Amino acid sequence: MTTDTRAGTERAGRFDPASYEQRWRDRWEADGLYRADDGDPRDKHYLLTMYPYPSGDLHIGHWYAATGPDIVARMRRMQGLNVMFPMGFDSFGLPAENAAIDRGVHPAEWTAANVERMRAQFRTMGCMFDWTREVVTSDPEYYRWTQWLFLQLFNAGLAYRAMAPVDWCPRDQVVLAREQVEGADRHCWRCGTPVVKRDLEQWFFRITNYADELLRFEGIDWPEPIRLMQTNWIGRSEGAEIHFPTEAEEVEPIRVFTTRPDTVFGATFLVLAPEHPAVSALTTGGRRADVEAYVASARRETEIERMNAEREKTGVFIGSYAVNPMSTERIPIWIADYVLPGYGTGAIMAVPAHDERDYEFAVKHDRPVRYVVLPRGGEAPQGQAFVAHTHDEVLVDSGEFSGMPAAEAIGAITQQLADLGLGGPAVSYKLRDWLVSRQRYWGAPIPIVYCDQHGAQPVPEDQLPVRLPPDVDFAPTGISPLQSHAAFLRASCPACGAEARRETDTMDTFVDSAWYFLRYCSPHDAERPWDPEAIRAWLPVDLYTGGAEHAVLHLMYARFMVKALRDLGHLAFDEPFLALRNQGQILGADHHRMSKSRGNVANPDELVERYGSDTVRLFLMFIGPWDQGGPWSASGIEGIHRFLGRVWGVASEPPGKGGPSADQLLGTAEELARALRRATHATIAEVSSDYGDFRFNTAISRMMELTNAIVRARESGLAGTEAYAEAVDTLLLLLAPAAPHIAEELWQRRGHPYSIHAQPWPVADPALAVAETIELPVQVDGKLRDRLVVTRDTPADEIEQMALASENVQRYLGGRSPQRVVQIPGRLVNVVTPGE
RNA sequence: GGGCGAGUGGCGGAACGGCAGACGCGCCGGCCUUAGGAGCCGGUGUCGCAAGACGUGCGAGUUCGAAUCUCGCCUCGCCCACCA
Repeated sequence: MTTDTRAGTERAGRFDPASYEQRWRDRWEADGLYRADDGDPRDKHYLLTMYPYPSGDLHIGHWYAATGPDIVARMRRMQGLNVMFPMGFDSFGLPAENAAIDRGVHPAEWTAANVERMRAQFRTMGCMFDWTREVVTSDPEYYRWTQWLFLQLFNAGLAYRAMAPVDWCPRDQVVLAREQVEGADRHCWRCGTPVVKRDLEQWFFRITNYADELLRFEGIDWPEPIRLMQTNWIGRSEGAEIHFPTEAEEVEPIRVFTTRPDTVFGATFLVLAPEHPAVSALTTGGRRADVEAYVASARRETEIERMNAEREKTGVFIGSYAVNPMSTERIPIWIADYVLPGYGTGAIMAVPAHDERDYEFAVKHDRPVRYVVLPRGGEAPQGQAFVAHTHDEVLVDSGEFSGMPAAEAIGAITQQLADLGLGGPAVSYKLRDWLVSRQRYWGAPIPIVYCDQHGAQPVPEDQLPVRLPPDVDFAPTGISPLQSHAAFLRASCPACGAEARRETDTMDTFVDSAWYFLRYCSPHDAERPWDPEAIRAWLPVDLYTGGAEHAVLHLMYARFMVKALRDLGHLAFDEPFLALRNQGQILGADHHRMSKSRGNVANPDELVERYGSDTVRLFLMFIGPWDQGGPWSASGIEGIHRFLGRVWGVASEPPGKGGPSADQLLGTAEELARALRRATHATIAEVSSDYGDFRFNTAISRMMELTNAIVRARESGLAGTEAYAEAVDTLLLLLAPAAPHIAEELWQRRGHPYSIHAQPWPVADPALAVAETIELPVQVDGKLRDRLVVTRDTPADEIEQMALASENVQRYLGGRSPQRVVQIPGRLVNVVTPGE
């Protein structure tokens, strides 16, 4: 049965989002509705979502990522918090420079145009971003402070310059941080080209100083997978350092790092990385030619070849011997490229019996395999290494330690080494210092000048920013375009005033993003990077959202930056982001990551034009769990549009008369009203907790159910009652964070004061939310056989009687009496039949 | 090779150890329409006329009761990967 809505529709106006969405956005903006004030007495809530790179157009993924936190921000605001929800642009970076090379547009121009376009597109989403706080990292007023930050780290010894073998992308002609090299084939994160090694003098940030603190996540609510990724990336290993004296007097003992000091009696040779500094001194005359050839070939190899574990293990004996400090055995020294120069001490003791790599090498090069740890009462395995996994191994052939459980021997041997002055406990990390130099133009210039007399000198703070000159040649040559800019290059030494040369590398854009959340607090402060008062008022960020792909990049760098700035006295907190939530990734329709080159980038503009932004927002939040993402498809968006149309109908049409309905035959108007109120208050509770938990899909389902209940109530003649008005108004309030425009429009049409977004969030009355009668499923042996409708307070024994009296239950019982009856109060009854 | 996560209708997905498939899409039928690619109403896991039986990747287990917990497989996704 449908009411005749035609007349009402004419009077109330058609559901036409285009007629009001832009109007409301303009008004919110003009009123500064979402501006976050520092002095607001309400509790602050800093909600942040990762700012985008201004690549050109906002795509569906940006909408997906931003809508979730916007919903939460809006709800928190209605719940009475002073919410700051800022947005900006991560606008330095390589694509701008490539555009300059490909199309002859200046990076600054290209970037500014993209920022402008994306800012406008962002506005059509109707998010509550406080645009008065916008930051653009390529703006000199921003990168001035990025440079200032570099100087603070430099002055504290946390930024240093070193010659190092670094990852080089031959296509982008730029070095990469270790975190920016991906995959088994060691390719560039940006363009996918396999990287090569180069020895370059580069700037690093000493993030390794913070390795241990970065492993601690106490007090922050972050997803387990992200914490795990960071933990694994930092890669802390506990073990021992062991010193192996050599026969060359002038050479220091070879230090090795091992996690298995209990196997030291099984060490039958040493292996040094080809780059190890002692190699040359330990190479004997007859071996020199072979050794030098091997070192040279290792140097030529790319990371890809070298890191390939499948490859046969190569290496050469260098002619010298060392002494195993525990067994006093004389063992040969080899070099092999499976030992990496950057990890541990760049040297290992090879224990073929207990390490698969050493085993493989020993077999190939005919070294002895000596088992020194075995399962209690077990035998040495044949033809393979024995890598202990249980806690039941004991040492054999290990001198005084023979017979000792391996777990115990680790400590005992380490202790004895320490007592002998030949080693001791040691910790090693996979984490390397953060390489921040980039041989590119479009980034913040590193504020350093080089003087022949005084070396690397920091640019005085009052001379910041070191500005990017606009007139440079962008051809990618592998050296910074700034190199060839004579005027930029020329500087005077801050120490002596002599002519000096300016650093021409720029900073990794991840430096920009490692502190942007601080700048939002006082984005226009021309005197300092931030106003300490504002920082005190807003930081740390209460809730941060973004993609999980930044787990070991941005998210780790930002933590490092905050900890470093804290230690320098600039900040008074330990962690930038108290809580973190990751959205899933929206893939292209072809199930691949969206990219311009694949041509699978979905653009929301057409959908917004056709359905309005509320529908697009809601649809994106409805397709599944927000943290899951998935391939893009617009099929189903009609359902959301119909839903909003129904909301429009129940909220704006005059009461329909309606005829008798099934509902009406079941109860009185009073009972129907009570049922509607119950639905209303249950929905408040569910939607509130769902929003808070980022479960937008189920929240929307609940609102659909409430809407359907309202539609039925109207057909039952309930329109015009208080319960009906409460249901509709509540629905609009719950919908306001997710679909801000239609909620505002209908709120006004119902005669309520502007703005719905300034209304208090509805609170569920638990007494109203519970049903007085419940339907209990009755099972026989766990299978559903009947249902009972009882009042909430029916005693258990009465329920049991009713269940046993059920015809169906009797049938399955077949005259026997039940073995037992399980009752879960308020949930179900299970009758267990006697077994045979 | 290591770590983490996920497998539920035709599809997206719901489901504190307790009625599997909420809510939507799609499809089928109907109403209203000059018309329907608009709107509304009803149906829709599979097999079966039905009563009913069977159903959450596969196989075991725990339990009165398992999509959910445990163990072993299979498949897919992500991260790391010669890290001593």
